[in-house]
Amino acid sequence: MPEEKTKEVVRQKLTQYLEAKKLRKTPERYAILDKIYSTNEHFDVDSLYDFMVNSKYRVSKATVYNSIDLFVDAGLVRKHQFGNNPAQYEKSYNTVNHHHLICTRCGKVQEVKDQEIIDILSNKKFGKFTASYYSLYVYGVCNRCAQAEKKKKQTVRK
Amino acid sequence: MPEEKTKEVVRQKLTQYLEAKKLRKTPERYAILDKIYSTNEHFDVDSLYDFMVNSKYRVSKATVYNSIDLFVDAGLVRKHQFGNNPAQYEKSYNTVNHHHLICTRCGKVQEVKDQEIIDILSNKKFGKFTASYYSLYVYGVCNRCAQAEKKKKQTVRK
DNA sequence: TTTACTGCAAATATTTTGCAATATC
DNA sequence: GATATTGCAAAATATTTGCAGTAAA
Repeated sequence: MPEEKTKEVVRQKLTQYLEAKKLRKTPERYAILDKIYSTNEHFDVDSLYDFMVNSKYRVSKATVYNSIDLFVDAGLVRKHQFGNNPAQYEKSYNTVNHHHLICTRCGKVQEVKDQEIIDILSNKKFGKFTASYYSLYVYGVCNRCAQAEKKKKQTVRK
Repeated sequence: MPEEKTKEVVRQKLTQYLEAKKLRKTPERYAILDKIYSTNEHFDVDSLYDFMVNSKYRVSKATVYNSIDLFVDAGLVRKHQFGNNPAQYEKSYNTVNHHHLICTRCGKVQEVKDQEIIDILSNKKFGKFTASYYSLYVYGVCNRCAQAEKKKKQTVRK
């Protein structure tokens, strides 16, 4: 789906959500959602705020926090806390299901897709708990850090 | 494995880790590790700190933070950030592998065990990334909250 | 017209850091 | 004796809150 089409759909989804919850359709909320759907990366509140300001759209940080919470509740954005603050977010509508590899040395987060895991998880039932989505974090050491460590050990050996 | 035996083993593991990294074997580190392995619950830094103080073992909060980081790196403790601060921790040695169901309404965290998921994940390879452990968070609505919501809707209908 | 929402600033909460004193190696 | 670690306090970071003004319904 092209980006513009996706944005249109999520705008509609936001409208539905706001009406269902009897909340107001403020321009800030639509502007922030639009910015979120203009990127494919993970982001935190601060960088989203900067992005808004640089795009000549002034909002307060409080409103960014408030809106993001709303989007998470509406299922349009996912929140992640990969062990280090600040919280990271990503758009979730029409986004390929994926998992996260988190390097415990350098903190780098890498996305991976694994159909087998996705299939298993999406068919899983957990008793009376109604699952809406999954976050799988795989912690370990990325290739770059593993190489660096190896090199270091060799140096020590000398 | 009885609790005392487990504590003994993790003490040894900590010793190995500290020696390998050429760090010091301070009484604080062993005392904190011991307290962590005296509970089966998730905990945060504050409650662990209180637990230490109430047990007449005075440590500073900075030392608690410092030590926990060490334990996480040593693989003796797992860190979780379930969407709300503060970070939650749990002991990891000799602990049954499990996943977390997190209610997005009330924030309650429930543990579940699913052998199929465990098997799949522990055999999975992610390219050159060396995985050490997994965190699977299932977000959704717990039974209690689902019931409460149902009831509310019925009331509104009247 | 009502009141939810915004922006701003202050408050709170969490974690990190600097530094002098102490204890491990 | 050298220096990693501790405790304490202050600083940095992240998020929430109170309130007056604004704007959506």
